[in-house]
Amino acid sequence: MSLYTISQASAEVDLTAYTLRYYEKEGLLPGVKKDSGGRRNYHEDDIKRIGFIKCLKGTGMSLKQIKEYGSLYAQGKKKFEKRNAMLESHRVKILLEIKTQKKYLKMVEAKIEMKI
Amino acid sequence: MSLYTISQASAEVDLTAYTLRYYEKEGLLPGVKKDSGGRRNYHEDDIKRIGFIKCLKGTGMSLKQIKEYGSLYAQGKKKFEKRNAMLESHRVKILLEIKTQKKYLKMVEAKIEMKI
DNA sequence: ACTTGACTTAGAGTTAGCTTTAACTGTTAG
DNA sequence: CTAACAGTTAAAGCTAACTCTAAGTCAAGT
Repeated sequence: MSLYTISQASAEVDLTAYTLRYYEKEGLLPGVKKDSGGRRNYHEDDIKRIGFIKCLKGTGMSLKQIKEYGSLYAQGKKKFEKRNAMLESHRVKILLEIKTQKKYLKMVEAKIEMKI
Repeated sequence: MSLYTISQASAEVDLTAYTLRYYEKEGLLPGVKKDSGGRRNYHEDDIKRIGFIKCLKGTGMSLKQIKEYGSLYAQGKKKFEKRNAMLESHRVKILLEIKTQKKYLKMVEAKIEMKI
């Protein structure tokens, strides 16, 4: 059934165990199951959720907004519109960011070419 | 001769006056001239330097590294190699970042397309 | 039985990068 | 002349996102 301890999950998603607990405490990752001893059991599904959290975070979404997105997600299709609008505007933000990065890349390359 | 007060410079480069003073205090922007009353006079050259600082910062270089780059720059051609090596490795970092952003963009687009 | 080591919690500490405050000075318009 | 305003400094405060500590629990190996 593919379960992960916190340290296995940590290795899998490349985040420290501290960070995984922190995300959970902050409400980004609700519903992580625990064993009889109170230890976290990450399911395949949780690993995927963390992967998407990393994607949103890596593109500059704040943890607060990621949490908001997650909560819309948890409310199912009745919040589909709102949730998708969020993703759509985030998509535009990423596109702009890529554009800016390309501009900056050119500036750095120009400076390298300047040779002085 | 085109001089800027701190508030004009602030408007020009889109950084607050607080931030401009902070950058100077941190050694990122040495040699800003002052008038008889001790007020900053930003020259065209300073504005350009700030533009490049924004480029480096916007591509994830830390203020500490930007300061280091600036100090190599100030030491002229004897530090040319080192300085250019820094830019070159930064260039690679930007390329990687753009690649990652594109990957994340696809993930977000896939989620949007999922329509659930 | 005992030690090791991974886990638990709440909460304190850290870092980067600003951002603001306090107290003050100098310039300008009426 | 004076009020308003834009600037000065040093230093404290803030926020996001971790990162670590302390004190304790629990399961597995020797």
